[in-house]
Amino acid sequence: MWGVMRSFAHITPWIVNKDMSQASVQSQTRADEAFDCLQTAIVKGELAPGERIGEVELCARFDLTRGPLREALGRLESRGLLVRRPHAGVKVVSVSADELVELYRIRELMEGLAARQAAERMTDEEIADLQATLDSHEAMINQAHGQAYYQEEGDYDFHHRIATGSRNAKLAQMLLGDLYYMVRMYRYRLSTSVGRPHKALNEHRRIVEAIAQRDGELAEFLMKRHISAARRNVEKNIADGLMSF
Amino acid sequence: MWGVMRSFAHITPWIVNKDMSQASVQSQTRADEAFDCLQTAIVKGELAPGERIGEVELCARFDLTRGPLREALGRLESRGLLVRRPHAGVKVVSVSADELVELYRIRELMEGLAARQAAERMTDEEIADLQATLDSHEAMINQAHGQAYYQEEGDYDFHHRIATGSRNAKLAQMLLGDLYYMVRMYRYRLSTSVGRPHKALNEHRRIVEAIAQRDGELAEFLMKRHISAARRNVEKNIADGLMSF
DNA sequence: ACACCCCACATTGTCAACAATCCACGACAA
DNA sequence: TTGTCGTGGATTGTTGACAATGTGGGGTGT
Repeated sequence: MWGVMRSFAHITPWIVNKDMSQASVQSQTRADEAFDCLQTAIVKGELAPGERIGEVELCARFDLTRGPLREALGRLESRGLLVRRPHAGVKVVSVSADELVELYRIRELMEGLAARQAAERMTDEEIADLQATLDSHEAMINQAHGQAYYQEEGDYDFHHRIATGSRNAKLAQMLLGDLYYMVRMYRYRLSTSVGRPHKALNEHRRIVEAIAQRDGELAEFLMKRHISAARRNVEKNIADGLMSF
Repeated sequence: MWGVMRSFAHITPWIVNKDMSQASVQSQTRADEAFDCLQTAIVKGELAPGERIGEVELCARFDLTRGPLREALGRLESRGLLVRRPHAGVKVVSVSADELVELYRIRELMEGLAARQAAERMTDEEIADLQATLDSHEAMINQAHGQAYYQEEGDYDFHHRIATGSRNAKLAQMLLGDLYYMVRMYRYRLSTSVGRPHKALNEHRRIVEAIAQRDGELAEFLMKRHISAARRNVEKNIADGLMSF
């Protein structure tokens, strides 16, 4: 009892569970539901960054009352996805290009640590699962249709497993609860142009190899280089004006 | 307008402002007030970790109603200081010894990055301020009375300035909003025994020297070593059974 | 004596009305 | 025309009552 599983229940909506046929897993409380709805709406860009939104409008949109909604707004503000000013409303946070790059710098360090600890602590079964997952990712990429979307999903699935595999609760919480949503929010904008799927998959494979060999240092190095490459890719996209800020 | 200052207003209660004569700065809203009260209560150990506490009890204690209180609880849960289970109540998070050490591992990386970026981005004025602050810290330490308490305050002041000086919003948010409160919560238990004040002050001085010389790499290295030493100190205290878990 | 089940109670989640605050619009003066 | 001030309206913050759910204690059967 009193486990921390619930803390992670609402930060893993992108994992393909056995039964996701229902419109999202029935959150145990309405505030959780509101939290999930708002978070996904923000991440998917349905709520544009910088846009001011009223509480009643959100209530009508997601069919809830203001009580649970306010609780969800509080959580999202605390998590940095919203900016709130007393008596003035709430607006979606708008991250500048520089701040987005800084996000990748933080990820570089934290995911490097996660990879190192995952190499030391993941079970053999988890590693086998991870390798199998990469196989299915490859199959998805090789299918032409929906390539970009599934590549994204696979990418997040991979990083998610590494984070949880680190057995470092706070690290996983920060990565899965804060950073990934931020990054994801801005990746949705260039989902088609981002693609370097095969290259990324290769890097994933080499990281998993290092983990399978329990070589923490190598896993950390490869992961840091992987994120670093992603960061440079983003910087290039910004320089080319592919992203609007 | 719409700045992020409010986001940081409630995570800097330990900074000695000009006018703190009033019982804490009048938060703009009751939910913020509840958030501050609960956070400081948790950090100071007035609410014991693992203890289950009822909402009504908290309402009576801090003289609020359940609405704002629930919003504050939501924020604290999202920040990892509370564990909440639907219809079952809320209890203060209890961090194991291992998790506390992991916290220091994360700090090591993030504060290292903060120090490097601070060396690149702090203004000359901020650096001069920081040096002056260290002088006053030294004066405090040399006074026998209240040594441990003021050393703690000075330590947090130092790290706070480095974090904000990095000009990395997310990094500062994570350090000031998440990690420091966790660490602080567990340091309150061994406030008298932790002391390695002069050694720590020396390390602070050398870090600031590196920052003043705009040597980011050196600042990062020294900061990582500083946190690493603190971590080893904590590990020793845990091994000696000075901390109760 | 021990384990299991059921129910009343206490506690939490939710709702709708009330009060406090900000902001945009318009009037007025320079 | 432009800048400032004041007010109406809309929006947010807060409150107390109502509904839903988990928990602990008493009872019963083995």
